[in-house]
Amino acid sequence: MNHFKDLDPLLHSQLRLAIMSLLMSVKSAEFVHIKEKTGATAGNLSVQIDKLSKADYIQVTKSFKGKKPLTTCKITKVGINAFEEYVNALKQYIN
Amino acid sequence: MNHFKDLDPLLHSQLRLAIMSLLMSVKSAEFVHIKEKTGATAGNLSVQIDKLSKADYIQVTKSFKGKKPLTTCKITKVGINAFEEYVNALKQYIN
DNA sequence: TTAATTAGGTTTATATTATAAACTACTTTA
DNA sequence: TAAAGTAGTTTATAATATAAACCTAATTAA
Repeated sequence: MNHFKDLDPLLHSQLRLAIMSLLMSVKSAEFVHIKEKTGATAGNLSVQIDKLSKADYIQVTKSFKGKKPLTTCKITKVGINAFEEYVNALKQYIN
Repeated sequence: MNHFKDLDPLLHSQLRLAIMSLLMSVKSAEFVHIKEKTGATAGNLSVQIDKLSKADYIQVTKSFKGKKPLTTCKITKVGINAFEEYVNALKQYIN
């Protein structure tokens, strides 16, 4: 068996992986929804969303729902590729 | 309402996962062999082996090969179970 | 009308973790 | 016998994850 391929450190984090996994299966998701699905605290989620956004793995849109702020996330093509590559690399470890 | 199962933090680390993955497929492995297969530095490997050992995921035997020290690692039943549970949980994220 | 509470976040401080550098102890080679 | 190599361990630091504290605006209660 070959040397183990590196795992993208941005994706090899439980919360960020959960966010990405969620976003892989929907068109887009709101901050509060992601928070509920992942069980993360708002602070932690905010930081991790920011990291994914800065890597261009997700696109973040800030608007308002009525009078409340609304943060919406959507996975990008770059993010989809990164996720798929990560899953691929990971299979080397778990199969 | 946590849809994502927690990932064992001891296994959710690239190097420790590689070590465990390797040990899942062999009866036992020597320190130097693991070092080569994983590409890790000796220092890092030493630390991570120690962590896995303290959790009873692997059993570490120190002896000598001729006059050189020889560290041999072997996965335990506890380690096998943890690995399998980890892989199972992970599938929730990547499928 | 003011005070407290809630919603939806962000910022910052701290705890945890991973990693490399430095070190130990011994052996082999020139 | 000095230098280099082997097989690791210990320790210092960089990186990361996380929670606590904070912010702004809107509601609700007194």
